[in-house]
Amino acid sequence: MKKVVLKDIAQHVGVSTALVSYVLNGQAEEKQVSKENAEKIKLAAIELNYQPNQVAKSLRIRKTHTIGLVVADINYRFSTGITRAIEAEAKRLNFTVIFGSTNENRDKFTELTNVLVSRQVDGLILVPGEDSQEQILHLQNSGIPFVLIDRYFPEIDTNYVALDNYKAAYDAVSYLVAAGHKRISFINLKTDMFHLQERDRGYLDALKDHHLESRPEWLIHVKGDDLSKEIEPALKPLLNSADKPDAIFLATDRLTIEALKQLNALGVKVPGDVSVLSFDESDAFDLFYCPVTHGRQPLEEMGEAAVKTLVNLINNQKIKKKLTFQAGFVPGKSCRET
Amino acid sequence: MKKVVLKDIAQHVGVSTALVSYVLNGQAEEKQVSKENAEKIKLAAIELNYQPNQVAKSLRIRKTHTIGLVVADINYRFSTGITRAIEAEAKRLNFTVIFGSTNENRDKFTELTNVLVSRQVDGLILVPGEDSQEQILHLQNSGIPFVLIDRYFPEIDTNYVALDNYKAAYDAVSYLVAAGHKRISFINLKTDMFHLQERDRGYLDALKDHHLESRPEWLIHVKGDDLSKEIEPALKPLLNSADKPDAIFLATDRLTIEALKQLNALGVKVPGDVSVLSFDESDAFDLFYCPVTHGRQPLEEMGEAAVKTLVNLINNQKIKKKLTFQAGFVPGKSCRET
DNA sequence: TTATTTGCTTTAATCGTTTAAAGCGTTAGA
DNA sequence: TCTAACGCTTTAAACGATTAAAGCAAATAA
Repeated sequence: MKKVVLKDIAQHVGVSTALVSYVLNGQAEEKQVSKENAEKIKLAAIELNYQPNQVAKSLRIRKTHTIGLVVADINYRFSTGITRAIEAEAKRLNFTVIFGSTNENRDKFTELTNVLVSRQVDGLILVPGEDSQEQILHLQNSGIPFVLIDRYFPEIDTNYVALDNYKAAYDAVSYLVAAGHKRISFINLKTDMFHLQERDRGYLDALKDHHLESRPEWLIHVKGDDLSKEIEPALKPLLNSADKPDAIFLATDRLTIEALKQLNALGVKVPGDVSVLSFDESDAFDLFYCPVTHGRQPLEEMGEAAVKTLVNLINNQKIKKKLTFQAGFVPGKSCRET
Repeated sequence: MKKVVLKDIAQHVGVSTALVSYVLNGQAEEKQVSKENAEKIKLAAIELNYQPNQVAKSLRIRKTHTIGLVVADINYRFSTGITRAIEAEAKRLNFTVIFGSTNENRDKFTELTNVLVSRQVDGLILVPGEDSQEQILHLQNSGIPFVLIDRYFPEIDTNYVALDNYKAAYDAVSYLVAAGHKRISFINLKTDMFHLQERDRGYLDALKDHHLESRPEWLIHVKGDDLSKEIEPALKPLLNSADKPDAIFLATDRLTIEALKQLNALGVKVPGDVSVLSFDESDAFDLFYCPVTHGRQPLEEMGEAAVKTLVNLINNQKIKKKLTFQAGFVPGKSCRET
């Protein structure tokens, strides 16, 4: 009933705790423990079902073998995907993950990172939200290893793993252009965050390079606090105008889902009346009457890279890595074909 | 750069660590610390940005304020939903959650629970898989508080939080009957797990009570290892038979999604050719050409109840709770109306 | 014989907290 | 004057592991 500790094994066998520790940590050879004792100790550990107290161990060796993960919102597909990938890679490297979600709230971000630090995580993987630069600088100052993922601040010199958002948006628009579209709208979130601004930039540059008209009313920004309410007022005027766009490009999976619902409600046919292209993917796209063409972030690779980078940092302190990944492309049937 | 510890504050102020500990733990009054010192200590803690080492604290007080959560598969909608709910309630009660996914694998279940125990979690919330009775008994024996969620073993006397699966299935079938359906098929997973067998039982009892025909070939069990491959051979013969069912009831959200894809591929119209009713919900249902009628598990309430029960157990040791929740019902358009 | 090495084991400090128990100067009561 | 109480503070032993360093026989070398 009571927990078995090192001392119990030592007493059971009749040796000191040091010997037990050596044997159970695989240092039997190195520390020249007699075969006889080593054997007895191993047997006793099994017999008593000894589970080492990691808390005590962590305190002593000053390593918890734990990674703190802070995501922006566990509801995002990105978050679950990246969490899975990070968990998997962490397990491979023998790390445990503690995670939390900030719901895009700056104070929660600060609080969560502080909690994780006080729990002595060996390092952090962070999806920082708007206005979290200060806390990032503070972490940097404190010397704890961390890597940003998905989002970063170009003005702060940190390790990060991110997508080439500019190119992904640029390529997506180019795809629509190649399919013959001339009036392309882009719906994005209204935000200061660099990674989403890069999508704007990619969209605009692609239009320019292809010598297409770029109208301010075609580049739409919604706040995103309550998408299901915000998408209608954004979409309706767009579709009611005389020369309405012939393609809509959406910056996130959630934007796309809400837009599709709205298009359904308005009786607009995809891709007959308008082509739809999504930046991110969603499980729901498959059940839409025409599978939605979309970009895909290499979540597995990004998660793996983040963990590997972090573990290197933890062991090393030295390296500096800024990794950029390219988005994939999943053709569906939601875009008019040439 | 180096971490600030209690001793640093003590030295900075010129008192012993005991005083610092008392003050920072809000025992200043109780331990009659002079106001002057209390003030100085608080200030120093802020000035030096002291973050207590939870690992050391945990070791000393023998409490980590951490809950271990083991889910069956983080890909399930149930898992993400319940994880969110548990996280939220845990945070409210000042607990941290460490979680892991077993991918329905018994050995991983054993390993994960052992890892969590050795990390000294104060208690466990578990979604046990098939054949995990032995480990459950073992945990029970070891005295660590735990509560099962979603699934449980009627033959083992444990705390649990679960859905009334029998009634939910019974009611769903009754709904179809009320809509005039006479040939109702049920597709479930092939499993020994009690909660899914209860759904079978609910289906069969409802048919009997409504004096409807119950054919063995209408109660289908698929293994579920690779649904996208298994659903076609299950569905095709069903739909090709002369007197095919007029309604299909599916036991999980993933079964429903695969079935819908398959129905699309076969050109079967919902609800024109066949009604579709899902036990669980999915975000994807909204994008299907007709929103899918489905049951809904009260994940928030269940998660909250699980955490509350567990925390009571942790503080108390005594209570025994078997909580059963009723499923909700979300009408869509995928069932023929009367 | 004495010194050194070998082979194995124990001792005890340490990680950063918490917390009984003891310490100690001052004041109050007998 | 002596004792007791009060108000405040420090001491030091835990929690359960790790790990230098020291200890100690027996074997070997000088």
